[in-house]
Amino acid sequence: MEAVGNLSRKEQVIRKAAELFREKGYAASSMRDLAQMLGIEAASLYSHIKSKEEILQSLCFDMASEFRKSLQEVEKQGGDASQKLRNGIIGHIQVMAKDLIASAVFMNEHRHLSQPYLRDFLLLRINYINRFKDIIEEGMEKGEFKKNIDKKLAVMTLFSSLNWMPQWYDPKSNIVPTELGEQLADMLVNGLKK
Amino acid sequence: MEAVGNLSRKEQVIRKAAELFREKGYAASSMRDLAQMLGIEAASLYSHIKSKEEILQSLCFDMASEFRKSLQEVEKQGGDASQKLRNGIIGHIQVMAKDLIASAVFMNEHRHLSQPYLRDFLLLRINYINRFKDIIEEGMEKGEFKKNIDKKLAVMTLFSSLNWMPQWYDPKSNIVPTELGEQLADMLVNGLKK
DNA sequence: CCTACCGATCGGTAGG
DNA sequence: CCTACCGATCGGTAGG
Repeated sequence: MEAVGNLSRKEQVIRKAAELFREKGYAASSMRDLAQMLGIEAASLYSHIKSKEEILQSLCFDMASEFRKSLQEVEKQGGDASQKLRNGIIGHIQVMAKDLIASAVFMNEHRHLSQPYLRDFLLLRINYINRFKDIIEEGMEKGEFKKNIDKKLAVMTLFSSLNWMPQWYDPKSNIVPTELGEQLADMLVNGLKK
Repeated sequence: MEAVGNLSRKEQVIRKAAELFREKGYAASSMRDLAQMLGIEAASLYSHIKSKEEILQSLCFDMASEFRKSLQEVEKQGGDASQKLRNGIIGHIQVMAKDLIASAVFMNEHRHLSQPYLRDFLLLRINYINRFKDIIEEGMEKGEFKKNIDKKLAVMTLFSSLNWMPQWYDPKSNIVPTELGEQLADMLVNGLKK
């Protein structure tokens, strides 16, 4: 239980697992693969974690918690709908940018959670999405946003764009996460057209 | 090799497999699961298909071919960049709407293709994406689109929005695929803002 | 399309 | 953290 320089052994295991899960997918990742990446035997993993799924649970729920905190901050700040939406987008992108690997796993592998974790996870997600939906609805009602766009389509388009980011964003590129969030917000709110 | 009323037995196997792969993911889907869905023994599957992966190959490359045909049509029709982008989006959505299940598998499971299929698949995809990128670049150069949005971000946002559609679109809803494509095009080109 | 079966690999445990 | 191992399940084949 000693905390080493940077990461506890358990955290190291989870981090390596995230890399593996992102690369091969959860189901296709074996504990023997993971052990090899860490230079130990597969059986030794179980002195740090209880099961393969426990790792996935950590990754998914830790990310969910970060997203929740970010949105709460945005709601507290207030502003009009465009402003809140923009802040929400930037916050979401910043949370992902802090851990692109875990974000990708969160996005693509959460369905391999077993019950009741899966249900809890989906409840957190629907709550998060609905709070963005509320912002969009507010904007439509107050005349900031168009009313002729289907709300579900608008919010799903938003989240597709956000959540796919970990798949293509290169942190070594010259576009920094905040700037990325701002451009994304600009594109979704104002569109490509001049 | 007899073609029955609607689908050959092989096509039935592939269709059921698509449902299974979408639900559980390719790696977590067993041939025994698939056999059970069809009411036969696992070993019997192999009189219709050569391997589990052959099914994935069919699904992925058949979809890729449909997307290619659609885009070719759009390029032939011409028009300015907004028009072409709009047509491309509507075409892409229509192709997906014709088979939402295969589209979801295409999107999420292609990474489980082995070489050289994976490489070929990725080449097709990058070609397709680049042709959309060309349209966006044309629009920027001719002053139709903003120049201050990163091109890669623009095209990736576009494809995220398009490709996530099979995950949330309900074909029984009162919004029809063409309308969906048009609204999506409107949102991405003109933005949410009034 | 079935029975019978194979070698490989899986997540995980016992006991140190 | 290791050795030794377990029962379950995997994709697939042989032979009919």
